[in-house]
Amino acid sequence: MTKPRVTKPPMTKLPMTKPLGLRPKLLDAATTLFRSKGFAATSVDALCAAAGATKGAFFHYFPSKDALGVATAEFWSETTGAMFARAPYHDHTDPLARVLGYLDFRAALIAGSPADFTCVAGTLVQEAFLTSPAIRVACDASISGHAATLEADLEAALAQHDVTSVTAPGLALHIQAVLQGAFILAKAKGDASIARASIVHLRRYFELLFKVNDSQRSTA
Amino acid sequence: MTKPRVTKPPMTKLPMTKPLGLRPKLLDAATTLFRSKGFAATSVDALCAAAGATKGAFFHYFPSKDALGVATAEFWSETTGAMFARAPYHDHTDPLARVLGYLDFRAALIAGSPADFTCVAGTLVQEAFLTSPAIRVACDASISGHAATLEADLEAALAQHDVTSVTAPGLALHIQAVLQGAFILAKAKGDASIARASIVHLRRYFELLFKVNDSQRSTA
DNA sequence: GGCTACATACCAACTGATTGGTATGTTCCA
DNA sequence: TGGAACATACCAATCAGTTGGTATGTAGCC
Repeated sequence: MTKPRVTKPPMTKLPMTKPLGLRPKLLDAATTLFRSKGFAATSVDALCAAAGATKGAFFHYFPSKDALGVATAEFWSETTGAMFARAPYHDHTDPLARVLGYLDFRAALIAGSPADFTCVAGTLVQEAFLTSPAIRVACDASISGHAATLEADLEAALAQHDVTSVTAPGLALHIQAVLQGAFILAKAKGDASIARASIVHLRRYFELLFKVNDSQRSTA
Repeated sequence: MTKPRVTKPPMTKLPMTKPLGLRPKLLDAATTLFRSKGFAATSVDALCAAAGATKGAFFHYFPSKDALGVATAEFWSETTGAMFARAPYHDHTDPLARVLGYLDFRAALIAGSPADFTCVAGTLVQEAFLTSPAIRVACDASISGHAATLEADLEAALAQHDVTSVTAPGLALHIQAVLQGAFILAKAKGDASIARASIVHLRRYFELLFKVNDSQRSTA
């Protein structure tokens, strides 16, 4: 209770070894279990079992289950943030091509079971938006933070194509809304293809909005 | 486990009185609590307290908590179904006007706290899509069933405007995806306006897709 | 180098409260 | 008088969280 978390894994001689300690394993397990069963239905016991840790280890790293929710949302932001930063859609020279490339990249990520491709932040916030303000804020930061990474490209594309009916931040958030909604439909139908279909609709919105000619139009 | 639900409230002489018995009160309470706290975080005890019933009453009407989840999704379909059937957007003579009227109606419904305007089926399926197949199917039926009520108008509008790039069922489901995603963003931000903003984007997609002239364009 | 002092990283066992569900009523109307 | 509609009391299991402990560091001093 005294200090929230200044803990860090023990130092080793070699600098680039895997992160020590059970904290990453607990966060990995939380990500998996929250995506498949949700926050409330995931017990600390089950989480520890999945992570190969004991309850003592859990409460050593997290003061409460709620704190794990916050940490998982932040962990999600970090891991997915690094992944999108490395993604190939940034390589396009045209800003609109980067935006459409992002949409295609998101569509390509949707495969397999909904538990494998859906968003932890979106799932978490559904359960905790009223009961845990801290989790709600962390999930908002994750979603809005990711949306913000698209704003520069959107801004450039809007300017280049003289589109004034929408704003870049608004469009960035709308993308996230469509993605989150696509995930819900995929969960309801137990089918990934319905989610990809919604992204196709979103891409068509962009093509119409930016008056894309046939050469840039989607081939899918 | 034997029979899912053949129970019905007791009959009265007068045909148009309010439905007797605690079942509707339990379903009302479930709707409210599931929307604010989620399925797993809502205990049967808390639900009974909110409905002014006892545990005996609960298990008299529902064989299990899972069965309540299914019944709540069905209850949601019935109540919202009746509400949308009465909605004024059906009065337009032009099919596209009915579709755009539906979108405006959905936007108008979004006000106050997310717990008041979000979809129970979408919330439920997030938690139960893997753990309870019965709930998942009931939620899918609710969402897909509502989407199906839009198909005729969409079909007519597509034909009238010679739009061949999309299908009516696909477009109907995409609308639901955007709505569900808008709800999640509203929960994350604790703000209804972000959800309405996404519906504005969806409406603009329709305007572009159907090449709406200025007289039909949104005034909001 | 070796000793003290303290921090980190866990673990096994436990606790009181809460969970979904049951068993056994009672009430009341047809 | 029988069954539907509840109520009361209870149960075993599970829940988040706590306790007291150990093992392994690492930092500072002399």
